[in-house]
Amino acid sequence: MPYTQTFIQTLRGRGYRITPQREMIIQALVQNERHMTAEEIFNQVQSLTQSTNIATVYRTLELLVDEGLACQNDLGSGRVVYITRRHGPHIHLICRQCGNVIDADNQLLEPLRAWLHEQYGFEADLHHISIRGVCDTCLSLPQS
Amino acid sequence: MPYTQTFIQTLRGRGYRITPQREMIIQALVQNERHMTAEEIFNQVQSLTQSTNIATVYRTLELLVDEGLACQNDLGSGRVVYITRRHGPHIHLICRQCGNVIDADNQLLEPLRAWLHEQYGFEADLHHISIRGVCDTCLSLPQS
DNA sequence: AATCTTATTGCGACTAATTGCAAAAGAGAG
DNA sequence: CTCTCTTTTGCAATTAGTCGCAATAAGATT
Repeated sequence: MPYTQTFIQTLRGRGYRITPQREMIIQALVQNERHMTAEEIFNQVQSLTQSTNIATVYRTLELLVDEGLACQNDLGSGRVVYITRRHGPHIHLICRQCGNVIDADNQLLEPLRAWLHEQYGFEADLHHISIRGVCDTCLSLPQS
Repeated sequence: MPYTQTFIQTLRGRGYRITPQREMIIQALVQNERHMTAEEIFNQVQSLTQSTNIATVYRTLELLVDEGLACQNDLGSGRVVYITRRHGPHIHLICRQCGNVIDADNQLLEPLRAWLHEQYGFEADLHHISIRGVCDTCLSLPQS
């Protein structure tokens, strides 16, 4: 698991302690190449050891997000999903009528990021941004 | 309250029933010129009548968002806030370190909206979009 | 290896938000 | 005005996520 080790070294270098729980949570997130909910990660870790707790999973995920190693995304399913930052950046277009999520290219986000940095000194995290709206299928429907 | 009536007529025209609860919730949202939490709206409505319920407030707000009359925003405070769509569009820049929210101009969002519509047929709701990142104050701090 | 400091965990309680379901009530038809 | 059909509401239970605090254990020092 070379990528897991990179995460762990980064955290250790920033003064965080590496616990078995954190290792297993990071590994679960890294080896699944997709968005995961906190509960999915918890279940996967629990299959390895009983010594785990959903609060710890949430706290570790929060740490990864705060340290810029993971992204957090509310795709409108009622559950927040997480993914590592190594996955290519893209936009999630979430339809507020049918709930479908379209993954869009994000080539237009670069000027936005540059502008936000220039105007406000804000380092925007546009890796996995979510934008709500109405998709073309729902727009072409006769009535809502 | 002319704006409240516009909302009500719009909903009625789309086949929704207008109840006293819905009227009061809409009025609370319209007459406050700011983001409100569901609980604030509930408290305001409850000061007028006992005949109300927090679940109804949430369901009405969800209806307004689905119908494109209101915007929903998670500003990172642990509570979701709502505002009507008549308020001018802008970007919320949310710092993931200090939690501060900066209101930014959104002149760069127009090309993004046009591009999403052209490429994906997606009608993006960019009225009150939230973007997470790190603000200049936190960036200039010696250590996180 | 033993000790120490303090970050981290687990637990249980708590909060914000959602849901299922029976009762209530809006709106159209007669 | 009354009846009927369907939407909406209120209630209670449930879910996702957070928090305070005492116990545990990383990692540094010796």
